[in-house]
This record gives sequence, structure tokens and C-alpha cells, in this order.
Amino acid sequence: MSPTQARSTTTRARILSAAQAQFAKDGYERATIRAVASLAGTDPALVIRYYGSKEGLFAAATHFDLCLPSLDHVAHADIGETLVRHFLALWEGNPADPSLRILLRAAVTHAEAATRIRGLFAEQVLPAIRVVAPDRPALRAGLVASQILGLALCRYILEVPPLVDMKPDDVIACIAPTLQRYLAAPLDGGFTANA
Amino acid sequence: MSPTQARSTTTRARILSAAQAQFAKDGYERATIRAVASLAGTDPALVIRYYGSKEGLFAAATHFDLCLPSLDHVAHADIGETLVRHFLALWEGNPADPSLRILLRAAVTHAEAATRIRGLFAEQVLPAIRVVAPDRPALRAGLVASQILGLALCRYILEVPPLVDMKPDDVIACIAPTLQRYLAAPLDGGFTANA
DNA sequence: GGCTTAAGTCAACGCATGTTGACTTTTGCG
DNA sequence: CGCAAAAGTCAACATGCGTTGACTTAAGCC
Repeated sequence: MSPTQARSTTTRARILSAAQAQFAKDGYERATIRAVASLAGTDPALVIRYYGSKEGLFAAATHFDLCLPSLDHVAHADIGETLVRHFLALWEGNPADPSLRILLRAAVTHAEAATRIRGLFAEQVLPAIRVVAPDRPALRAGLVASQILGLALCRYILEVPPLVDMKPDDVIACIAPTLQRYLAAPLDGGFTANA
Repeated sequence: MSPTQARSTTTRARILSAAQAQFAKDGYERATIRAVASLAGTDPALVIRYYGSKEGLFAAATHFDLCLPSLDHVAHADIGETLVRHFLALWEGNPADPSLRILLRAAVTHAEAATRIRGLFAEQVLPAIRVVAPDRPALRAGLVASQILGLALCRYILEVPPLVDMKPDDVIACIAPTLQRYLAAPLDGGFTANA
């Protein structure tokens, strides 16, 4: 790669990084191309040249992977805890991946972002859960998603007081048994009778 | 009330109703005063005259009450189910109250809406839960909120496939035991050791 | 009936946005 | 060096927004 190509690559990366920061902070509609360019130390026109449009920039800023661990070699009793721990690390890791924050902030008003989240669910969460919960995996994965996303919403977006201040290990201790039940509860009896 | 006052009251109500519909559908930033006025069959200027600004219109469109039932006369074992059932009715009732949908859609990017949700939590959810779970009520209420909001997010906003298609009674059967555990689980042992 | 006040309408302003095209600067290569 | 292509910059456009003020219409009251 020639030096001049390297420079453009660097600029593109700076723009993408700035875009992720702005989308994560302000959501899709409040984030502006001008603010992204300013944060990246460049020009709005360059942002458009490299990413085509605001939509294209958003798509590029949210291409990522949940990196779910394979659950089939985890002790059955530890699957719930493994899942919460993984998602907490995703949100709070150093550096934290901003993509989930971006996606969650945007998905509420942006149809394509919502589709993307459903895609993550169908292509990454559901398959991982299918291998450890072969009966009604979609239902179980959906319940897991509702608790995980609800936790993320309250802790990282809405900042509901008791949840935002908890230590990660305490969050794990509270949430893990819920996921464990969603994954392992028998279908007859106390779970869901019909359907 | 004179007929002319009655007319203005009707118009104000039509505007408010249209605003709720638009905010619920599009979120705060995508909803426009012009669209609200058009849906209400009136003029944008009138919207501003009656509600001062877009912020004022939003504030008026989200003044509401969770109408939580008093839990102190519910059998202990039924509190979880009572709560889910109540929130499901709030979202799906006929007519469904659009306020929660509006608030959830907006809170993700609108600071004041997020504050409003925290206010609902502190002033309505927390007190109701305090009377049935006197030890660490804030923690328990926070966990309940995370599951309820996560369910609402997945079922009504993101429309994650397995959750959006479930019958209300099945949702209740799945979620109620989770809330029950959050409210009634002993603090030592499997819940959260320290903190 | 005519005057006062409120209800409703219209056109316009100022502003911020995404996006475009022409321009200038820098780089790589013969 | 000198040219071609790429990287980067600038000013401007068109559009849609919230909001404003002047205007017109209708209603209530003496």
C-alpha cells in the first residue's frame, strides 16, 4: 500500500470512528454528518465521498459481530452466567464495542437498525442457543433477548439508578438465574402450557 | 363552557391525539409539527399557539399514569403475574395507552424523556414494590423494570419474531416467574451475595 | 347590529441538514 | 521536472424544519 493510500485509509478509519462515537451518543437522527466530520478533523464532503450517504455511514458503523462463545462445551448450569458475563464484557469492555449501543439507540426509530438487531438475533443468538436448548429454541432465545436487551436499556441507555450503579458481578448474580431458567425450564408445568 | 370555547377544546384534543400518534409512530425527532397539524386537520401555527413549542407538545403528550394496582392485597405468589398482566394490558388494551410507547421510543435519544421514565420508576414502580418487598426494594424494582422494559422493547418496538407473535397468556406464563423471583428471592444464597 | 375577543389561516423567516460540484493541494511515477 | 490521479477543501444548493407575525373569520355580548 502506497503512502497516499495509507493516508486515505487512516482518514476513512477516523471518520468511521467519529461516526460510531456520534451515533452512539446522539442516535441516528441527531447525529450529523457535519459533527462527524468535525470530530474526525475533516470535511463533510469527504464523509459522503467515502461512505456515499448518511445511511451508508450508519451501515458501516454498525457492521460487527456479537462474538458469542460456543456454548456446547460449557457446563449446563453455567450457561446463563456465561451469557450475561459475555454481554456485560461487550458493553463495558476496554475498549467497549460501541456498535451495540449505536444499534440499540437507533433501532427504536430506525427501521433498518431494528432489522439489523433482528438479524443478530436470528443469525447469532438463536443458533448459539439452539445447540444447548433444542426444544423451542426460538421462544427461549427470545426470552433471553428480552432480558438482556432490557438490562442494557436500563443500565446503559436510560441509566435507571439501581441498575446503573451495580457492580458487574452483582448484575451477573441477579440476571444469570433468569437466563438459566429461560434456557432450561421444562416446557410443561410452570413455563408455558400451550402454544 | 361556551360553544366557541368548546370548539377550541376539541381542536386542542385533536392536536394532542394526533401528536401522540405521530410521536408513538416516529419518535421525537422524526415526528414533525407539520405532520401533527395535518393529521389533526389544522394548522402548524395553531399547534404552537396551543402548546408553545414542540417540547411543550411532547410534554403534554406524555403526561400519564401507570395506574399500578395496589399490591398489598394480592396473594404473595401472584404478584409477578399481576404485574406482567397489568403492563400487557397497558400496551395492548383497547384502546392502548400510547404514552408508554411514546416515552420508550423517545427516551433513547431524548434526555427529558429518559428522565421522565426514571421518574415513573421512582414515583410509581418503586413505591408499589416497596410495600411487598421491604428488603432492597430499589434493586428488586430495577430488576423488574429491566425485564418489563426489555419485553416491551422486543415485543412492541423491535418486533422480535418469537415474542411479537406470542399470545398474551403465554407471555405472562413465561415472564411472571421471573418477576416473582426478583421480588421474592432471598438476598443471601442465589441472588446477590454482596452489595 | 356593531364591537371585542378568540379561533383559525396564510405566507414567510431563519436555520440546520444532507448532498453536490468545482476547485486546490498533495502524492506517485516516468 | 512535469503530468495524472488521488486526497482534501470550499462554497453553495435544495429541502424541510420549528417558529413567528399579520391577517381573516367567527362567535359572544351589550
